[in-house]
Amino acid sequence: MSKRTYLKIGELARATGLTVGNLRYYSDIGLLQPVHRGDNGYRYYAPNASEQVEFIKKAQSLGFSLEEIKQILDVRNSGDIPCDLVQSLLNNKIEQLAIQIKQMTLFKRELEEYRANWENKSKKILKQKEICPLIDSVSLH
Amino acid sequence: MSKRTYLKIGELARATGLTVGNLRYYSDIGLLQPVHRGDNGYRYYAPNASEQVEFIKKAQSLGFSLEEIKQILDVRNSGDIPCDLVQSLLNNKIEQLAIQIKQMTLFKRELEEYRANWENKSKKILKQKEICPLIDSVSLH
DNA sequence: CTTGACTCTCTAGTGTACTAGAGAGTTTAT
DNA sequence: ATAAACTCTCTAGTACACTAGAGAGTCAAG
Repeated sequence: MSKRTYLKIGELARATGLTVGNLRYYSDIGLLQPVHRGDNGYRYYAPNASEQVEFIKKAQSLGFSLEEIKQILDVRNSGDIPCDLVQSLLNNKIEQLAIQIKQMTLFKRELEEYRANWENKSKKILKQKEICPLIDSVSLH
Repeated sequence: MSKRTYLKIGELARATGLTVGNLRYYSDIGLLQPVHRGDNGYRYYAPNASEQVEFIKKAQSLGFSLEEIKQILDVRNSGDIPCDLVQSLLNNKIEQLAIQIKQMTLFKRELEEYRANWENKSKKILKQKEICPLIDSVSLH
């Protein structure tokens, strides 16, 4: 109704790069609810909905499931009423992240070792063999 | 045929904690092939197959898809014949990891800020409000 | 030589995160 | 007033990574 207060689903879609279908899906599962529904059934989103979408995207890219993100957002949206359950939930996420960061660092190091080994070997072998039998097995997208 | 040379699928399953079905799936998609098939059709795995499974598990836990892991393993199994394509594939993975590690670190920091904020607020508010409206919205598994 | 454990293939189902399309009502611009 | 653009719900389909079960053949021990 009021002009620049709420965003319609298509507007939010354009603002965030998500599809309308995707936003409806988030609405359905309760991940990102419109602040209100018109008499026509239209979804109207808060102006800061884009920020929530950004958060969702970020968390998702880091391996969090939509269900987990929903939990975090529920917490965040609840504003300033904290409780023990919520604290432990957040603590878990943070610890989880710490572990993953550590493992990723180790794994990266491992891959770097592979790379170093192959570089050494390639210098010795390159004279004998010219073709790369992997070219077919590797798919570029 | 020869006693301790090859592992049958069930033996590998027990050794790795994966299910037989899971291993068959990996075999089907070409992620982890048995070194040979008996006349009976049985899959026979190399003794070092367990190590490959460990690698797969690790890579998977770090967010690599089976398709990506397959590419890495194809590279590794090709032994010592390196080629440019393979190098760039590996370089991409390593760079990808570096970016993810960085983002995760930032995200962790962000969550830690939330936590700190709530801790401060909770001390001020706890006297007025006792109940936690989130208790229902949070699902423990 | 039979019984039980093991293996095979094949089809179908699960959960997650979507995408696509039908059919219908709503809004907006001209 | 009408057409284009937008919205709605609902059903179904996709990709990934599996899991479950049927029906059949194989192997190892007593």
